[in-house]
Amino acid sequence: MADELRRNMALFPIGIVMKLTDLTARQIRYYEQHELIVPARTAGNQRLFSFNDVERLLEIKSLIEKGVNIAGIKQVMNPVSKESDDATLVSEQSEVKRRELSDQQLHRLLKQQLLEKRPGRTSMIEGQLSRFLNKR
DNA sequence: GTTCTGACA
DNA sequence: TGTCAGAA
Repeated sequence: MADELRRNMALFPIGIVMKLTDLTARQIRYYEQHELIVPARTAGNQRLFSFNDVERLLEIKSLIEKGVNIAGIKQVMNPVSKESDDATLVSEQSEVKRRELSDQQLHRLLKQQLLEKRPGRTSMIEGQLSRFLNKR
């Protein structure tokens, strides 16, 4: 339990998170706009990320690299909704279940996106998709 | 020095 | 996504 609290405790500014995740500030803020993450804020409106946020970002990064777009990630990742990840209000933390993607889910998602119109990017996705279908 | 928001090549 | 501006 105490571990949960520490995990959701906002600690580092975006600069640290950038190094930890290899994402640019632009991307991190962009993902926040799309509600993929909900970092806490300091009095000065600075973002403060928790370990949970960082893990979340790594998840997102992983999916992005697999060719999944924001919409797809939203479908796969658990809704952030509740103010569950601020360091201030740590009342009844929801069970952060294991949200590891099965290849089946990923394939379905990629296939779905392949069907959506998207000139230019299709070829790249096909390549990555075929890598999944075969290797890995 | 860092980060924030909004906007545009 | 990168990057610049103008303000905290």
